[in-house]
Amino acid sequence: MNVFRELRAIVIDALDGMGGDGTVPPGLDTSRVTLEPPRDPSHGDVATNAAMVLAKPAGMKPRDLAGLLADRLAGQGPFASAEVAGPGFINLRAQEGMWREQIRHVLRLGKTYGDSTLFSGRRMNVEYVSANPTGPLHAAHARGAVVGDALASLLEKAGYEVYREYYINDAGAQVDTLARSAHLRYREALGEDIGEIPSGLYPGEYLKDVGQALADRDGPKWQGVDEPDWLPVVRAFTIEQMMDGIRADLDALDIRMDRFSSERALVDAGGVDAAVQSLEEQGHVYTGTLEPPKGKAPPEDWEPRPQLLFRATAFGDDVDRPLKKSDGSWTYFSNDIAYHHDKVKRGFPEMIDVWGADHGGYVKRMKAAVSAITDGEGDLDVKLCQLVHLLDDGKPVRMSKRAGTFVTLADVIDSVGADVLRFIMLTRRNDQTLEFDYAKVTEQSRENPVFYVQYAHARCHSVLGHAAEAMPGRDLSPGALADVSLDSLTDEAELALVKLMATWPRLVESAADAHEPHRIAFYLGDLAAAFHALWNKGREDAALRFIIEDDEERTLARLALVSAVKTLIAGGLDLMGVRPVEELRA
RNA sequence: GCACCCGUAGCUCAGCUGGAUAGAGCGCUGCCCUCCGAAGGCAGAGGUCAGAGGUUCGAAUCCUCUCGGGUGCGCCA
Repeated sequence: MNVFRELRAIVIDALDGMGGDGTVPPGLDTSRVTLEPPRDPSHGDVATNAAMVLAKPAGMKPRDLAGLLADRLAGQGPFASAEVAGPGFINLRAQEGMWREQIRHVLRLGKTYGDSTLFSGRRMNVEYVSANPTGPLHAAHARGAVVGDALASLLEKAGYEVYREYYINDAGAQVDTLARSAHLRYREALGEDIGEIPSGLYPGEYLKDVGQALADRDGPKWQGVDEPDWLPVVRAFTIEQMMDGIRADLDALDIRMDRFSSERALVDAGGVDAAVQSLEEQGHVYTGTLEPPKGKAPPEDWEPRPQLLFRATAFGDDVDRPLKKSDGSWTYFSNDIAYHHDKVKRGFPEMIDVWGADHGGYVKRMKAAVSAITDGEGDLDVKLCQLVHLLDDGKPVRMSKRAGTFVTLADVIDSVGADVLRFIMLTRRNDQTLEFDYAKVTEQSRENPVFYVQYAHARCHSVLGHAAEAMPGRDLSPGALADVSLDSLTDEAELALVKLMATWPRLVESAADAHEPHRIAFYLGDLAAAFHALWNKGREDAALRFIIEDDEERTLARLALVSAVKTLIAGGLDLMGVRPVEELRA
């Protein structure tokens, strides 16, 4: 239900008709013809670039072609008028009734309004968070978590079958370090004096609980035995504990993964050998020696040595990348290739990874690898999330991992709530740094986008509540309001609001196509602004108030509008994973 | 040295994948509460879209170069 697509189809039909009767050459390529709402409302409801795009292939001047097309469109179907403007735009005005009908769609469809089939039949694997299982999630993880989750929901709304996935890096040296750190806390729990935590180990207090839990479960079993004997057990136990905590943190953000993929399990199952072998079979692997990196920070202990390399340069990367370390073991990159290979094998040639900006240097090689293992069929998009600066009333919140004073995700949720956190994380494009100010995000003012949108929703709720008192016994449910007469909605501000609501399905599709969930937040801000403006018009001109005594028809029409706004805001917030509020605390 | 991201109003940021006179908030100036929540709204001032070329009917948007800021750069994950 995307009106713009329907209107475009009418324009294309008209062009086909012109091709059929010889007005223009037949068989013109209309794929570049667009139809969109113009920036300036005085230019009509929608405008098409058809004449400008087709002038050259048709061998005509843009304005001449526009004139012919406009004549054919004016008064046809939903179009009330068509005018040629500027270099060859055709500005179209649709019957008001067509716009008003959108209200009924919103009211009848509820949160499914805007659902699209644009990507139906396609599957998308979205991998996000994927924080290392060495501690609780901290504030910096929130952004990737929210962006990934909202993106996944957005893609679902646009028709994709979406699979949400978390990659557990449980195979590297750092989880061994984690295990040693936990073992120390375990001995501490058993009464040993462990003194200072040696540098290189994780000092976090949270490991005390893990040590205690291990002591409770196994007693002194792992005390005084050699490391090779306890390490695998303690490691597995600790990772499980960490993941339990991470799952709880995600749960608090209302994030539910379809799958947690273990790197170690993949490696143990021979996934790396399989992936590298498939690369080898296609001739993308060779043994060679890399040049040392140039510039100001060359590794001190650099010495050239032959390694097993992936020919990444054949797929757009800058240099070929090592698959094996000098000791013959796989690099992290190899494991990651295996993981993406595994995703493809599981039926996901289309993938999105949400990473932190510090992994930016890794994007090209991963895309190159995906391109290689899928023979160009697969597609990986990487969304890099820039840093979040935590502030409190303008003052930076200092954090240090070493001192263990980092702010956990749970802390942030405790102080501002999951809804505020989720909304704010979507108020910037992912590749823009974001300032998160505790004081400002909970402030009740125009400056705070969460409040502003929620306020609009609460106002809608309030109006409907007042109406229910004024019209006892009347059914004012969305379903009932969807059937009232809407002819009395003729004010410019009312129609502007309706037209904005009509662009929602279009926004969902373009945001999904661009993989940009932040556009939802901005759209809701615009929608809220249009509603607040209409509200205030009613303050200045009583005839524009929503509830008009002695004019039931007009009142019901406006209540339908208000109810539709409320429904759409709630639906948009739902897509972002934010709960709408019906009242704001004073 | 190389790669990636960013550069838009005094400040913080949008800009619908190439459209018409580039938008919003804050700040500044002037207005709007006997009335559904003024926790809002309206109007005004404010721009060489970092700079220079190029592509075409048309560029903040695409390409090249330059300048500025950020993030990374074999055997870490």
